Amino acid sequence: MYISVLGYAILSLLARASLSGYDVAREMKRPHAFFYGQAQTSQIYPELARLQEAGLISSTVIEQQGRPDRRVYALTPTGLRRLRRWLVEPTPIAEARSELLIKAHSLWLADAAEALVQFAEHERYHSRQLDVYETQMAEMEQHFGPELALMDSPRFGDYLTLTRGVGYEREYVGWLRWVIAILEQRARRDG
Amino acid sequence: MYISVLGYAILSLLARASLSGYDVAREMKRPHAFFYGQAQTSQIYPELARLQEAGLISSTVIEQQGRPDRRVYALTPTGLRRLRRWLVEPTPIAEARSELLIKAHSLWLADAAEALVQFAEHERYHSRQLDVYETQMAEMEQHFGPELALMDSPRFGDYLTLTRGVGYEREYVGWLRWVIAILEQRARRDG
DNA sequence: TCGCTCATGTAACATGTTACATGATTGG
DNA sequence: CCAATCATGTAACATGTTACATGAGCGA
Repeated sequence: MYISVLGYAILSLLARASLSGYDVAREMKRPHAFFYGQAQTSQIYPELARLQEAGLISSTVIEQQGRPDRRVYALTPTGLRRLRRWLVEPTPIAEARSELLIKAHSLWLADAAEALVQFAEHERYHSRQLDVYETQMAEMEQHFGPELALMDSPRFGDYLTLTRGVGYEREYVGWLRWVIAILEQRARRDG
Repeated sequence: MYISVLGYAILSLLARASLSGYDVAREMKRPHAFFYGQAQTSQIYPELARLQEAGLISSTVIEQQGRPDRRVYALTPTGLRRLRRWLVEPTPIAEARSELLIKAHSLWLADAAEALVQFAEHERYHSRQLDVYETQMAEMEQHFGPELALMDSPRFGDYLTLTRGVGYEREYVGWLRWVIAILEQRARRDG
């Protein structure tokens, strides 16, 4: 049985902790999980059903009072083996489409002052993301120190991806500010 | 009539030059157009038909000997207006899913030496991309110099996106090498 | 009272990928 | 001789998004 990337993403979360479908969706929305994309529950619930049918995860219903029952999923030994195999398989290289970059590429056609607005908006968003990542990074380094690179716990994964998050956002915010400065210069010129 | 991001991407290419469906696909595959994603002709041809039906582009058939005729599309005045409007509209912020980052997040479960291979592969690919971008950047700066930031030609768009390409790949390659060094260290330890 | 969180799902739609059909020319 | 390039498309499938259904509790 074929497993989609979303399927493996779910398995990788369940390797850290057992979760309900609702939890999986919430985990993927957390800022430090930026690389998961934000899958909707309408995609997650059917995917969980498929993974269970394939025997990679199991579920138990936990009854609750006042709120709906939770169906909590856990990774099976088969699921863990399957995940481990995927981890060392070659990963396809895919360059994603970026709507803002397509616009940047056409900025010679636009009014600088008007175009500037959305770049400023993205700058604000990514500055805040950078801030969040840097804070979490500092906390993690304080707790674990240079051991992080040698750990065999989920912290090691967090360390690798958070470092990427900080680097990515720092570089992106730098570029956004550079574009904004150029657009301001052009706006002044075009008056 | 609603236009998809792919539709606008096509319009933005046709604002620079008239192209056939085949040309559009080829343009989107060129390395300096990394942010367009790589749309397939099976998506491009129907999209071109829709854009023409909406009156945003027009087409003329050019007969050729020895090879199939070309249908060349050009942006109409309506299409240009529509594109210009889109350029200054707010752009949704979307964090894309990254398969390699999901794997990095789970690397505490994997054998370091085995996992290393694909990171090395990605490092090779992105090093080459960086090289291509830097070469093109150097050429562009030699031809146009600091005027680039003030130009009202497609060169301005190229300048903005190429700068992003260089920054992105430089930071990504740096991170990949850092991960590889850590995995090598762990591989030696685990022996 | 209004909207948010918790909780699980279905239906319809939009977008993107893979495979196929057709066929001449060109380069290794 | 084989594969790639040029050139336009269709069909089937996979993936992702938006909207809806249901309903209790909780805080402003």
